[in-house]
Amino acid sequence: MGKVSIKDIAKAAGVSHPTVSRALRDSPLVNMHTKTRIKDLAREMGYCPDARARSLVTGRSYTVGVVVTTIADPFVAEVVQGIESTAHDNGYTVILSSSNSEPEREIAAVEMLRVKRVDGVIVTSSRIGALYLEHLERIGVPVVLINNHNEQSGHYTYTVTVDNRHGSYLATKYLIQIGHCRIAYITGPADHSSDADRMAGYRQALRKNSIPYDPTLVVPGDGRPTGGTRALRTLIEMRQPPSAVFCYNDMTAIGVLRAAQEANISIPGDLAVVGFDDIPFASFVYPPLTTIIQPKQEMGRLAMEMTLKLTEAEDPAKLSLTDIMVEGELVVREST
Amino acid sequence: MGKVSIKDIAKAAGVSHPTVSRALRDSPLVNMHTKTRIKDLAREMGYCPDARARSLVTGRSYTVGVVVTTIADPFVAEVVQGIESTAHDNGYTVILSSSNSEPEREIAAVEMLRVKRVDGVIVTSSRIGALYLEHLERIGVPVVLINNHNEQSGHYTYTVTVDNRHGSYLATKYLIQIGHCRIAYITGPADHSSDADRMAGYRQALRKNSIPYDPTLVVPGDGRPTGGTRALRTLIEMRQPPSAVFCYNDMTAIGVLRAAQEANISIPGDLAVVGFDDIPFASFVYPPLTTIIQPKQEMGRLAMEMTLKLTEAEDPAKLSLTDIMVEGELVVREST
DNA sequence: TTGTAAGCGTTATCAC
DNA sequence: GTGATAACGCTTACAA
Repeated sequence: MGKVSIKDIAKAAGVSHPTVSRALRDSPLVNMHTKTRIKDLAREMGYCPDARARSLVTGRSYTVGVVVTTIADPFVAEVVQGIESTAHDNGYTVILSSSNSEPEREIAAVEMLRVKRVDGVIVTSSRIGALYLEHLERIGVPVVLINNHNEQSGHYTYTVTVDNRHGSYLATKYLIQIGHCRIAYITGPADHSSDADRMAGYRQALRKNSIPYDPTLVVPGDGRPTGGTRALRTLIEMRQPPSAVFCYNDMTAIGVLRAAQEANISIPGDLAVVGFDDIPFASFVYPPLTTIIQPKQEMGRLAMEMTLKLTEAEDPAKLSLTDIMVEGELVVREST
Repeated sequence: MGKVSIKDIAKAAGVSHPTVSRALRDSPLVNMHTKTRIKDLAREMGYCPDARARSLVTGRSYTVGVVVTTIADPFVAEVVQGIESTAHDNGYTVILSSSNSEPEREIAAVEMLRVKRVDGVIVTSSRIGALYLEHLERIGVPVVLINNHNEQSGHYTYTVTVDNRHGSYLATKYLIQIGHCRIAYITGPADHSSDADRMAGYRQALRKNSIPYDPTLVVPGDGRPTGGTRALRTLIEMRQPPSAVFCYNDMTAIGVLRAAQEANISIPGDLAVVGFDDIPFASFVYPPLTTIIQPKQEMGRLAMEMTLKLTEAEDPAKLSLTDIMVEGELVVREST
């Protein structure tokens, strides 16, 4: 078992345990010959260093905490993959913690990460606002938020977000370019600032192309297929239905696709549909969905790199980091 | 910051630090009055226990390692959610580690978990066989494998798997019951034992219903949509095409759906389609897919509970645990 | 009920 | 180059 410590090796090698410690970590201050002897011995004896003990004295755990709403959300999963892979490449380890969007659970998660002495925390897609941010600051290590608008980024907390406004600007502009002028927008959950931003991009594209904004073309969704289905039913009953619809996200668009199929509306013939996010299944639905790609893995990577810089810097203030905003990208498939 | 230790509290309270330790952990051996005083003090001073130090002396880290191929696989993500949530409920923490199906990376992951002194390891959907199992045993803590056939479960390693044979038996039997007798099977990756098992269940259902097994109705897929698409193209060119197709998994079935749409084959009118897994999107494709539900979260839960039992038992051998096999469940949607 | 001393497995700081 | 010794923050005997 992993019950052999540097002291055991020291005894076996006839040296002191600090020498073993040095040898194992390739310190130049140790005789080449004894160094290899110690290393061989360590291997033979099945030595495995104890990160807890090391961390206790060095003060660094090489561990970051990742707080998610639920890892079962494919969007979150991809972000986490980007985080984990970057962490791994840099010798860090990831502690995963889900909040299920419950405030108490999120607070408990952060508290637990504090207890485990993580070197940094990354929070994705949380909606738990002020009360929570306060708790976050208390943790005393860098915090990076992904797709989470925190108004005032503090000393230590930074954000990585997708440019929602620009993304939906691209989407809407594209619809206009291919000839649409009655373009609907199906909203997301009302309390998400991302919805406001996506709406803003939509309106901006209309404005720039001199298409008057028609509020009746904006109908509420909920970010899920059911919301999209309901919304499309509303839209097709209008006296003058839209020829295209831009959806808050892909899940909404999937609901639209389904409602269209039921109503015998041909896509993209009768109606063009654009989503947002590029979830993994966007290309597998029928017809494959035109959408705005959020660079999910890259966002994870950027957040992790930022965390690394913050934890490894002597003085994080000197780093003069700024929040990161990444651009989405339009991918045209067959729904338009 | 988290720089206050029990010694600091001890000083402030005028007691010794073991007393603080006892008080904070609700030991009955400490005066009620001083206990509350100490607790208040701890809160005021912003005390946060250090799990590393605690773990070092108790020998338990209350941490489990979870090794996955990639968390971006929705199947894996759901399993991990089951694991994480059960871990959380029992005061455990999850370290996530991806292997990308690369053996060296998987071995490195396990080594890292050893260094971090996890109390147990759960591995999902790995295919990395013998070489790897050997490494796993070396870790010296319980290992539970999910959907991973290890032939000889060792002292410490157990498995949680879905009953592949029975699941596809259910699927095929159902197709027979609704009147099909020419039923194709599109296989998964050839080297997966799950494919052999699913194939076996398919053949068993045919046999029990006196339908002769026709090898020409078994066509190779690859577990992904492209494989399903290719396979269906082969099937429809047969002089006597099948009226139903059972697919190795949902991803394959999605490919079939797409090929059918292209070929103007109506589903389920001309062709009934059944998948396996019940990935989140199975209900969002068109038509919503009839499939076999793998209880993914439950499998994660069971694996975690098993890990807990194993780590917390005095003598794991006395537990007389056995590998767990869970039953899948048929869910009939609109593709049949 | 509380304090003293020891120890968990490391690394860091000194001497030698 | 190497070895004592202390320290990290905690728990657990054992004493008082």
